[in-house]
Amino acid sequence: MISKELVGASARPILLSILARGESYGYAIMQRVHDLSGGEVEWKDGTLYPVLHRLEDAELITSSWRTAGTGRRRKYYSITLKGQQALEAEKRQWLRVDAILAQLWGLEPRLAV
Amino acid sequence: MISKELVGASARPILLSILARGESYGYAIMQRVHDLSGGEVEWKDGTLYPVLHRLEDAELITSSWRTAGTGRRRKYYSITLKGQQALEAEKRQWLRVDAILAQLWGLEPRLAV
DNA sequence: ATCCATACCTAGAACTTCAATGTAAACCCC
DNA sequence: GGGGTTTACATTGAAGTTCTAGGTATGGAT
Repeated sequence: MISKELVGASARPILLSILARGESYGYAIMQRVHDLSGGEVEWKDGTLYPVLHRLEDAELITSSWRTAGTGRRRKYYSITLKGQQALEAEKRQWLRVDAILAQLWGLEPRLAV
Repeated sequence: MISKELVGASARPILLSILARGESYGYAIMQRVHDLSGGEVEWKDGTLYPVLHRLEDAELITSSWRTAGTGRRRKYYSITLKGQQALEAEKRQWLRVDAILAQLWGLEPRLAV
């Protein structure tokens, strides 16, 4: 179980990072996160979709409805140039905070401070 | 500048970690965070104090008013046993999410998944 | 006296997650 | 062809959170 604060902080960088590797759609993204976390992180769809919509409003991602070979309609999302830049900023912020915790916890730093 | 989501996710573990190393008070904690981040992270006092109050309500920390040698009144906070346990949980959660991002970003994992 | 740093606190606005619920279609078993 | 599960997206209301903006007060330096 991951606290909602941590979910909130990680949702944007995770989503942007997944989409930076190639377009995907909501349901598949949920499964991807589940797999990446070894089954420990479970996003609710009621959480994910609003985040996707906000990212789209902010023009960090774009979407297009398409019908898959299975016959199902899916809304595919892709990252924009602006989104790639936002991802770099998110990454810097995460590493910055991570460096603080690494110091406090005596872990190897990933970022020179 | 750190996003408010990331501030929200990191405030509890950072505060608990600082207090796990010894008691402190609000103003000093703000400076400590500032220093730990190399001046990049700047918590507002209006953000910090409510977090401290919530941690105290949850009995993760305790407080006591004392007057310092300077003559100023300060509210010193200490971590409780319950707070130390909560810190371990926070740490696990952070490392879990960090492991997801590490995979996506091709960084060295700190946690075996 | 005046200003700056120290030191704590709170209220309202804006935003966010989560639980619950809704809609709809494809797949699978019998 | 009936029924249940999975796939797939979406919204609403409750509860909780940060931030902005303000407030109170003291010590030290000029």
